[in-house]
Amino acid sequence: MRWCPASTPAARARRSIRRCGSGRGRTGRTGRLRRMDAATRISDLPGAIGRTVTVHGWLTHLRSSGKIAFLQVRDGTGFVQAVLPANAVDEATFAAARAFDQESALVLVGEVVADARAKGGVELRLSGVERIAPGGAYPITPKEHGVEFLAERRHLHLRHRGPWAIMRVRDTVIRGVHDFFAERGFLRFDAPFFMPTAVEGTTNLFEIDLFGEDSAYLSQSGQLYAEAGALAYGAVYTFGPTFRAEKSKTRRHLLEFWMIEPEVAWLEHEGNMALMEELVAYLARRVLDERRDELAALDRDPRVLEATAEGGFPRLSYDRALELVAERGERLEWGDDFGAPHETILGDLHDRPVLIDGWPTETKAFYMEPLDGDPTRVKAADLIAPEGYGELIGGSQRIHDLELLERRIAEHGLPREAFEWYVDLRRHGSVPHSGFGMGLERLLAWFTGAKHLREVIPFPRMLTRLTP
RNA sequence: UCGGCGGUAGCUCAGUGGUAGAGCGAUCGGCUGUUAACCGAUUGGUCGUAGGUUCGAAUCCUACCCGCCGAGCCA
Repeated sequence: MRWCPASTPAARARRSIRRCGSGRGRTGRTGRLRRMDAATRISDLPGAIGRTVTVHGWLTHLRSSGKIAFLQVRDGTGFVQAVLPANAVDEATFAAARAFDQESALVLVGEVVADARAKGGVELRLSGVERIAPGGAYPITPKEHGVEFLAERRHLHLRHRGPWAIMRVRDTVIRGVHDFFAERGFLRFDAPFFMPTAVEGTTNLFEIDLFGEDSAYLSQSGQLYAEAGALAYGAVYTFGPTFRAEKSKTRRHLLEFWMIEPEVAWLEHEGNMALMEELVAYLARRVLDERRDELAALDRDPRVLEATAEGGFPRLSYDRALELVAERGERLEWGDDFGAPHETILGDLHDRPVLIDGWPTETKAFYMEPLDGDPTRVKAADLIAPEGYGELIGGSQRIHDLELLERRIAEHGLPREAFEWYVDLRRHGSVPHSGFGMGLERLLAWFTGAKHLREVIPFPRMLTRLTP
């Protein structure tokens, strides 16, 4: 059931461009629309060689001489070069085409031809071209631009090759996550975004005013709710936005990002680490299978992903990691957490992500299960990416013992009332369970080789940028 | 919050006390296979803001604003 705009002139114009509803007779009344219905996607052109097709797209670049013009065209599915010899159309059409500006919206008709001189090996020999809308002094020219300039025009920059490739990898990773968990019988389980308090007391939260009566906070994790879900449905995962009110200004941080949090009942630490590895390897494989061209467009060497897709992630104990960091001149005390430079050192030891476990209890969150016979350590594991992209995943087995959990909440000085329902889970059929949180943008930045997390989300939210 | 770097034409930058520059873009013209095409011409400025030093400031000084990178925190 789709909403159909009222019959205003603007609505009619919209309807002539976009199909609306299912009434073909109603919407198919203009010649233009019939042509649009028959459009071929640029991504399908290699299979259409020899045929005359219609392409709907936008002009990214134009080169012309007096007798021939080359139109670089994108349609969202790909890029293609359209060739317009002067003698293929009438004089007025050729003159008009030579004057098309960047981002002109075009309907192009031509024969699909294999030609080694064109990028991609296929080009469109035009027999007709019509401009639907002008590009209008488009600001992003095919030259260098600064970070700030492009950020202000993010709504336009998304059209360009780099963001195009990244967003397609992002789509594949998101679909891959859902497929991965669906294939394994996980239930997609949505956690709330408004929270009464912090999941972990440490990080800063965005406060929401509830009509002056009360405060809520934007979620920094769905984990506690996922635990309820795991004990209800066995295996669940959340996939939603996450908010961190941290004044971080680095390439590894956003105020708002997307997190995937699986949680599984009866799953213990070892199995949890295996699940992390399986997920990341699966996603790397999926991107290699579906987005080779996009990786190439990003100049991303696929070998990084190929190693990762094999699985077999190296494992390091916290103690061993401390030694390795010290060997490289970064001495830390036992009980210190690793900072960004240390994570970079550890991540670069191998050609694929590294798992670190055996963490000191005091470095980790209150809900983590202690190691058997060693209360100074917890059953937690972090997955660190190579190339300085930092922590991709943090996870642990959760405390299932009622008394221990109550004690930890008290030790951490947390408000007991807010956690009452969470504690209550331990009163009714409590079993060992584990889970982790994976940062979508961290993973994507690493997969695509992005310089900054802001490149891998459509509209990044940062300390210094809320628009567009 | 702290530390480093930066703000000059639409864009990317050069210019460190003496007439404000280049490349690209845009506009006009030329060119039948271009790949960020090429050739010629034209167009282009509150040098972040305010104050100060100086005969003279984009340049030196002070304050402020904005951004980038990093630290802490974390995904």
